[in-house]
Parts: sequence; structure tokens; C-alpha cells
Amino acid sequence: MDSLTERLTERGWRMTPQRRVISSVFDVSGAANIHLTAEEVLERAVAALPEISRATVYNTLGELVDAGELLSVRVGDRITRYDPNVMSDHHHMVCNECGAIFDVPARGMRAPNTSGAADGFVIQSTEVIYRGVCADCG
Amino acid sequence: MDSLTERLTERGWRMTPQRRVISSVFDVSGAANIHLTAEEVLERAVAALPEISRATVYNTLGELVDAGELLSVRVGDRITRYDPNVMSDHHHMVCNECGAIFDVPARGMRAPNTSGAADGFVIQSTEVIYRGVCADCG
DNA sequence: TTCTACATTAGACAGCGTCTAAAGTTGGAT
DNA sequence: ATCCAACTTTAGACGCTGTCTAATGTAGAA
Repeated sequence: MDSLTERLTERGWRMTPQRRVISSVFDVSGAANIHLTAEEVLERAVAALPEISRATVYNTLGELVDAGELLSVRVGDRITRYDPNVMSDHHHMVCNECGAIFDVPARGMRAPNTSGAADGFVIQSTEVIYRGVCADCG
Repeated sequence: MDSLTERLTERGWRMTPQRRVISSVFDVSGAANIHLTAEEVLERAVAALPEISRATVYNTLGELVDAGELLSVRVGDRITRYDPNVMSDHHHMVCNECGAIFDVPARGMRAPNTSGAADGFVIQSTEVIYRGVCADCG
């Protein structure tokens, strides 16, 4: 499987040092359970390329989401997180103690009963957040 | 069933004009499908009590959530909404076109398979957001 | 009526993100 | 190798949603 950096070149993205650094942040073995905030990505990008700007990180993350290479994840606080696990359909578990986020496979989700106000609603996607206590905190 | 305003008095809350106005915003017949932002509540409160301050609205909404009289709901944007439907366990459907939010009863949600990274996670609550197109927009 | 604990207020401040307009770069065309 | 148009990056101002502070006001028990 290509790395994210390689896929961007294939997509015809102009490859810049900034984009290389940002995408390499997500090029780690095992894409599961990575949920970085933009500020965390910025921090890692600055470590590799000190003059990179915040706007570029935000712009690039947004473009990666639009391109389907990252998922944007919100688990209740107001911070957007970026999840490179785009291949496997999954939901999230959030630990109420430590805030850790885990991917959980989405399977056998059943359609809700939409009688009442939501009659006629056509569901396009379903997003589930399980909250509780993780093994480390329990 | 008591009104929210009445329940607050029963709880021993000091009753002020501000609290009366804010709680009356949610005292409407049929608590389903009400999902107001703090600014919307402020707007309605100002209509009834022009000198009310933003801080009071935010404070009071927070207290109502802590007291279990309102649910705070986030459906992906960064705005918190307040939902007076605390009696029936429900999830939300969000229209991708118009942004309307509908309550849908929670039933028969099955526990996810948590093998892997989330082993040992104890689930305390589950929150589901269905996204799609509502009857009006479809 | 008094008094105190509680509630309200204006406005400054904070976190996360977006926008702008000026300057810099990439990479195909030549 | 060079050029140059289109694309990208940048600093920093700005915006939105929400929080905090410290001064002032008030509900309601005694």
C-alpha cells in the first residue's frame, strides 16, 4: 500500500516540503487509533520544518479531508481531530477519564426506527461515540 | 408534569427573573426536536428581558445541564445545543441540507465488538448521530 | 426590615479555527 | 537550463463560541 505522501503525488498535488512533512506525520505503521488535533500536527510539523505556518497546517488538513485521505473526528469537545484510518469503517470509543480515543469496527449497526418527526429521513451515514472507561483507567 | 420553571423552584433554586425567562424558553408543549444554541436562547431571553446578560444565559444553561434538566448536544459543528428532551433516551438525525435536527428513539443498540485496541473498555453511554437528508429537503 | 449567600453583569479574555493579501515556489513548457 | 503562470505558503488580523473576573445587585430566610 502506498504511503499517504505517495498517494498525494499520484493525485497530482504539487509536492512541497510542507505537504511532505504534514503527510508524513500520518505515515506511520498501523493507522488505527491515531486522532491528532491540528495543533498536534502543527507541533510535529514544526519539529521537522520550523518555519511552517499554522495556516498551512490547517489548510492542508482540510484538503486531505476533502480528498478522502483523512477523516475529521469530533468527539464532543470543540476540537477537530484527524484520523488516517479511512479504509475500515469504524466508530469511536472515548475514555471519560483520560480522553483516549479508540477505533472500533462498525458492524451490524441497525437502522433506527424513524417514526415521528424524522419520518422520511434518508440516512447517508451513521456515527457512533461510545463513552466509558478504558482498560488502563478502569 | 411540572414545567421546567416549577421543577427548579422545587429543587430550591433561587428564582430570579432571568432564570424564569430562560427556563420558560424550554417550557413549550412537546419537548421533542428542540435543540437551541446558547445564542438562540439569549435572543429569546432578551426579547422578554432586554437587560439580561450573555454570561447569565451561559451560566444558567450550564447549571440546567448539570441538574439533568437539559442535555447538551453537539452534532459536529462547534456549537453546543440544548435539548429539553431528557425523559426519553434518544439519538439525533441531522439533515445535511438544512441542518435540522430530529430526535430518534434509542432502542436495540447493540454493543460493539471491542476486540483490539479497545479491549477492556467499559461502555457507559452511547451516542449516535445519523446524517442524511430530511423529508423536506429530499 | 435586615442581611448574607447567592445571582447577575459588562466586558476582557481564551481556544480553535478562518481569512486576507502579499510573497514565494513548483514543475510543465520552451 | 530558464521562464512563468498557477498554485502554495505566510504572518497576523479577525471571528465565533464560550469562560472568567470582580464589582454590583437581590431573593428570601429570619
